[in-house]
Amino acid sequence: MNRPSRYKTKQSKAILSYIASLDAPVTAGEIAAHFKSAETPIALTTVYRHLEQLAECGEVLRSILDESGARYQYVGGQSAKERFYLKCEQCGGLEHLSCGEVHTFRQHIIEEHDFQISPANAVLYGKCKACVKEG
Amino acid sequence: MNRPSRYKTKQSKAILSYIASLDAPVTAGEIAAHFKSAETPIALTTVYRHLEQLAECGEVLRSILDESGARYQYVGGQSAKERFYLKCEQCGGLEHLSCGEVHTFRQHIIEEHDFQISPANAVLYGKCKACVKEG
DNA sequence: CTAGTTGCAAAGAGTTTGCATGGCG
DNA sequence: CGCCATGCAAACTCTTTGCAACTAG
Repeated sequence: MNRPSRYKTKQSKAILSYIASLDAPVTAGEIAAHFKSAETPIALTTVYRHLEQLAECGEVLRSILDESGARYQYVGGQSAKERFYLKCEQCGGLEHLSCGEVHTFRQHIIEEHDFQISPANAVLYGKCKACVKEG
Repeated sequence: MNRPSRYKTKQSKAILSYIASLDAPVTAGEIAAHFKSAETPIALTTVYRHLEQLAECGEVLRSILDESGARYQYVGGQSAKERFYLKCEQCGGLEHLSCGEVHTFRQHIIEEHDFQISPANAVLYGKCKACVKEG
């Protein structure tokens, strides 16, 4: 395998801290683009290799939210819970749902459906408050 | 535009009735493969064009469930509600959730978060009952 | 005959892999 | 010096589009 090992290199750290600085999931391409004009440009291939590594060791979560491809977000070590999002199909906005009802619903699935939920994203699609108002 | 119109041709009907006969979402490639050795093979391009059409007029629902690409499922005209699934990452099984808690959760999102939910799939990933038992 | 559908081939986007270079210990 | 991360280019998959042939009304 030709995969970089964890945390060691400049690129690895740069990628991880960049993802950690954001609150929305990013694509590999966006990461590469971000470093394109930086002091240390990173090839797209390299970004993919580090993301694979970081996803494997639980630092980042990989998920497919739409057709733009895989997206990655920082979850640190504690990737214990799944994340619930509302994605607006009009403005593209992603709203993180973290109220009590999510917990209730989650418990129901675990207890009544005997389903062991993974740390992953669940997404509900629709139109957000702001876009509904606009018409 | 070079898109087929609704329902008219053999291919269109064949594709629609094939999707309707299944209870799990399929990819365009799987549809083309299914008709490959049939009396009327259908080119992949044509499958895509019909799916686009059928999705637009609400006969089928298009969704991205994983990295295998877009999947299509029959929803007839009444695509009023979103569909909630539990997807087992081990056996690949897709369980449809249709209990009261889904409704409660759905109402909560509509009323408390002012989010207008689209007819689309929402998926929770994890391990199903059977796979948990196996270990 | 005309309009619209089909299919091949080529173009794109996202992702992965082979291989040679180059940096760091 | 040796190992392994890096990056280029090529391969691959899924999807879309251009174009010419063909089908049905």
